[in-house]
Amino acid sequence: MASVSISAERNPLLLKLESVLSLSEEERDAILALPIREQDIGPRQDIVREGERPTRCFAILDGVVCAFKTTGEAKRQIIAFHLTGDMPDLESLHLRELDIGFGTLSACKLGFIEHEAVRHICARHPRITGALWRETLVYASIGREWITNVGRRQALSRAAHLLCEFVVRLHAVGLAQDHSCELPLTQEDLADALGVSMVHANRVLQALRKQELINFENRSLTVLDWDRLTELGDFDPGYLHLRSARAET
Amino acid sequence: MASVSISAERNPLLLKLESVLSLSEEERDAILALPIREQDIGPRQDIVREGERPTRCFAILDGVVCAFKTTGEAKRQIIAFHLTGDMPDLESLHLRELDIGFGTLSACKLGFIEHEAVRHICARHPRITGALWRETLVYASIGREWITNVGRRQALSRAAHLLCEFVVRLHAVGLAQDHSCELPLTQEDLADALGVSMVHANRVLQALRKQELINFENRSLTVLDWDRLTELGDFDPGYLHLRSARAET
DNA sequence: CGCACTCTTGACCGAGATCAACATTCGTGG
DNA sequence: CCACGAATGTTGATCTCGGTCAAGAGTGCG
Repeated sequence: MASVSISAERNPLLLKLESVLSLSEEERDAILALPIREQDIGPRQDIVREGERPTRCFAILDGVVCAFKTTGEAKRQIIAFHLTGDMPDLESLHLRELDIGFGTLSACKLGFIEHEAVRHICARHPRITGALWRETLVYASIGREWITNVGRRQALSRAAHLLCEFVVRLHAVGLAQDHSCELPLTQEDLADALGVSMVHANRVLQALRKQELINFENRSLTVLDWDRLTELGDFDPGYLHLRSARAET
Repeated sequence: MASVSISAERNPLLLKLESVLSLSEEERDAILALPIREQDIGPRQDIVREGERPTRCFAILDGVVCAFKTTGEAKRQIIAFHLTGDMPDLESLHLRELDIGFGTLSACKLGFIEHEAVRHICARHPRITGALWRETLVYASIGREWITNVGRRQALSRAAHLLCEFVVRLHAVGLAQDHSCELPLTQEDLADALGVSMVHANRVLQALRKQELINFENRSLTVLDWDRLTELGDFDPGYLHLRSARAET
């Protein structure tokens, strides 16, 4: 629970911003001076709940987080996954009340930053404002693809699509090599993300394994045939808006 | 196709921004001075296509627009509806390539604004930047609810939810009275928004009519029993982030 | 060692897709 | 103003994807 500013080279915020624009000396310094309260949280814990009104937002310094909603019939829908370097609840900066909840999937290291501090830096550095805004727009874009995935593809294809997204995004932050990565998801998480039942998620995964497209055991995913998986999943990474034009892994 | 700045009282941009914050004299003037190219477009026309790289964005001065994606199997998924006063493709300000297409549903009056002009105003007026950013965040929030709707509710409830959203949003911009409004959607549009087949959309609508929850003929919707419709649709307007705390019409 | 979580399998059922007609409305030009 | 063709809306029959229920098998953790 240390409240220290973290070292420059490993600051995920800095890395994220610099992947979009090249920062001036001042801008870099301003970000490094941000008061970040680090906190380690175990797996499967709530971070903020739907309906709360946070006065700070958080960056994922390490780990995997999910955003979710719960319907009146107590069904959970996972809306988004967030990886190391993401700032998932930036929206709380402008919207009083959170419309989604956030929880950890793996054990995480989070960095909490007061809204006040973010507003302060935005007021002084319009390009940083732009980069953060952009960040929220990318999340929105991913959400739109998610709607399409859930609304218009059937379960097998849908699962393939989601796995492709994972690999590309993890690769982009250096957490996937050779089409394989750690994926701290249970099949129930996957089901809630895909909008299918747990039983069916299980069967779909088996089908993907049987077709020798993937390997997925004890939280470790390996894509065996990237081309066929992307085709099955109707996957085009454009919506991720990654600088690396075509993240072909 | 006049390129004039429109009158103050009826400027939808101004109305939209002032619904979120109170503008200073300067800010007002800056917005009124924005060079807007007005254009009338017929119903069911493309505005911008997925994959394009626009150098301007547009505001809806009048009419209804939808955002959509098309899957590899040529199925259309409608991602969002946008109403008078909205600026649907603000994202193009920060993301090179559009990940969605926009098309009109009704005949529309659009106002095109060069990115350059928006950037200029944002650089000078951080509060306007904030309001525009907020705007995009609200669209993202609506998108998240949409994921939940498509992923976790069954068709009847899903349709009820969508109709509730329409009424509340139209009411918020003064285009719905007494739970009734013009809705320039075909059943096919509805189906593509709900992620169901056209045939099923038709049946679901009939069910809603049979239960005397709504009336929906020749593009005109009347909600007959708001309470039961919201309950069936599991609808809570929080995600719309409207200033009017609980838009109970 | 035992309990809890996760994964797997089978049987059955139901929401919604698909296909194929047909009805209705609307817009357009003659 | 009418007539025609193209969108739209409606209906029924059939099929299938995915849900639900229920039981059991691993697996891991205290």
